[in-house]
Amino acid sequence: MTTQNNAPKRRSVTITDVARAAGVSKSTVSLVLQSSPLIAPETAERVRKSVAALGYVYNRRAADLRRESSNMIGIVINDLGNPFFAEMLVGMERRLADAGYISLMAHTNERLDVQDKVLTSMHEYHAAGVILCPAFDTPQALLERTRLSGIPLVIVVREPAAGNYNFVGADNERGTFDASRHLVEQGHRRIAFLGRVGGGPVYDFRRAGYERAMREHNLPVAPEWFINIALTRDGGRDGIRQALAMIPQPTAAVCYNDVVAFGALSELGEHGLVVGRDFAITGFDGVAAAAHTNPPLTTVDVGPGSLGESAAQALLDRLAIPDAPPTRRLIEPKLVVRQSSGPPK
Amino acid sequence: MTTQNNAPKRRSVTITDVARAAGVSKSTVSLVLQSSPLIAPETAERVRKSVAALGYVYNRRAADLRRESSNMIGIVINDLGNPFFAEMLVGMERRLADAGYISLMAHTNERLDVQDKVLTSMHEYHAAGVILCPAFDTPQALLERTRLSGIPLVIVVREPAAGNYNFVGADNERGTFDASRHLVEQGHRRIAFLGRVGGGPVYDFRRAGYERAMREHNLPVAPEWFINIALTRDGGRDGIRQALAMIPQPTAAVCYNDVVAFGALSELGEHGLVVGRDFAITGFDGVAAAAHTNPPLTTVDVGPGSLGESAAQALLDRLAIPDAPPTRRLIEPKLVVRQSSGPPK
DNA sequence: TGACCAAATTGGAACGTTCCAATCAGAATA
DNA sequence: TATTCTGATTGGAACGTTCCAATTTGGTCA
Repeated sequence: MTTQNNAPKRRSVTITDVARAAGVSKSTVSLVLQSSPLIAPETAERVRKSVAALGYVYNRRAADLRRESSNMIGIVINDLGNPFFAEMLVGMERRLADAGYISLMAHTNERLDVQDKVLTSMHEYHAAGVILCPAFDTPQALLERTRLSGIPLVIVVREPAAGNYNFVGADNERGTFDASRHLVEQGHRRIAFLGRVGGGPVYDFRRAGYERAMREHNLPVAPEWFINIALTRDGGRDGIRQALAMIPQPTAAVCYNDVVAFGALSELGEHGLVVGRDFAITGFDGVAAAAHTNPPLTTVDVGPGSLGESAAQALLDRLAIPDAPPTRRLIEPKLVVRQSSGPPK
Repeated sequence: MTTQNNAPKRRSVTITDVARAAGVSKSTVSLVLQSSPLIAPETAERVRKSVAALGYVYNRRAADLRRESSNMIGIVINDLGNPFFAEMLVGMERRLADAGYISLMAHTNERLDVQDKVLTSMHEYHAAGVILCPAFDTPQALLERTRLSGIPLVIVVREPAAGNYNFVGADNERGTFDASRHLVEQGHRRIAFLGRVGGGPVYDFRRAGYERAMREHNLPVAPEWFINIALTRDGGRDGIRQALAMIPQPTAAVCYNDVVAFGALSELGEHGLVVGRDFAITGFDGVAAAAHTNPPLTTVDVGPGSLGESAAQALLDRLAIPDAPPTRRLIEPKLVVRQSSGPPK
């Protein structure tokens, strides 16, 4: 009895309706929609008029089903709470959108079961390709499965242990090497390293860079300087508390990433220490916020946005030439020195 | 002559292949896949074995085409560079994923042409619903078009001028009122307001809250205290520079959002001022980073993540009951006092 | 034995496109 | 006039599902 359901069971307007309205066949309409040169201009014009008049909207699902294609790209991100990944995502999306693709985005929050589910889902939707930033401890088998499924896969940031995948990441060893050397050159001798021990290859590389810098300057490294923390702002605070409790105190810390460094800056401030004067800090990633902390953060800039764009580009290249050999691209990071890394007192 | 193309033109495994392998009809397989109770357990088991053996993957495109449905939700975000929106996105994605939906995400970067394109795209893909955070100056006509297209639409954060949409946002007036009153109660008398003049209804509400707080305490407001800036970290720096140049100087600033406040904190630090002692700052949004700045930021917390979840929930509700009347939900923000808002010297 | 029933299974039309092969109209050629 | 050609258009079979209606099977009951 209510008025709201009087609407005629609205089946959506199809290509056939347009065809009828324009007095042509559906094949013709299809060709017009693809702006085929085969169709006479006047006919095309007439069809376009009908399209507008009827409010026709293209049904990409049906089209994609028929031709074996799609223009959706799956993007799987492990930690969007970290601005590094958010900025990277923006870069990816931008590049893909420019190329006419649309992004199916999923966030795993480092959970393997979620990651599994979303990859399946993207597979079910026949995504044209997938960019995956693997969650911690992603089993090789999963990558293998995705790779073998025939859908082009680019892995970013965290390089899988073995196997030949398209990979885009940063030169982590080099990055922390530069940062650590910079601190040493500033005069620091006792430098802590704040990271998540056992955080996979990325951790290993970043730690190795730090170790190499110390070694090359003949500086001893105390085992306690490797402080094991969560890779969050709170982790950074925690790490600083541990560092300040040591005797003798380190005078500087290389942080695993910018987010950790942010926590460190904040904690140091609460201890009444002026960062850059009383204690030195370096970050890693080069997120936008690093330039605007108090004080601004010295960091290893890998260009999160352009790294995302590179990953997207790698996938696009792969789509263009499906059986090209897998590529591996390592971004050269560059150290951006700001005020957080002054010499020791 | 190369070896790589010897692979037999791999048509993907379909429900029919599974049916043949299991010795049943494709209808049966379809029913098994939907775990229909109609099928005898032994049969179902046999079918499932074949599914596994052949490595069949469900083709959701085909399924969605047949039944008039989909489980993709479009999410359109205007500014992912701002952690507020990133955190909100995470909340949305989480809620939607829990409900079995997958997110088609797009980033407009405040560009109307992009927004137009992505909405069309989502329409073409027959997204089950759309959550839209409109770019600045989004024309009413666009919203109307989307709404009339029959696909459920929830608008977040920026409330459209008129019309009845499902909307989820925050009580902006109340938020800045609380923040401003807090500063006044701390003893501040000259308080600047840093925002983007003409930034639409959100700006108007936040400014109004500030003005009401001042009025209720019988404090005069100098027109120059409304400082017009970009809504970025750099904008925040810029605003502080302008404030510090004024005579007499304001002793505090209410910032339009957290990102602006971050820039402000940084700039004040570079001027050698200790925030919370020499100058007071409040933010708006309650992003995670606000708790870890130096010093930690007093801010109006709207809970970006849970706001995203609310928006997703509103859409899910709408999907459940398509012709429910449009709802409007205003989150009550709460002021989180930290160290950035101490009394004047 | 025949009729009836419930449970399990199945054939085939539909969903809205694309694209191949076929047709058609009219001009140009023989 | 009959033939060929070219450019424009079209019919209809696919794509891989779902789901309705119909069929089969085997048991129960009168």
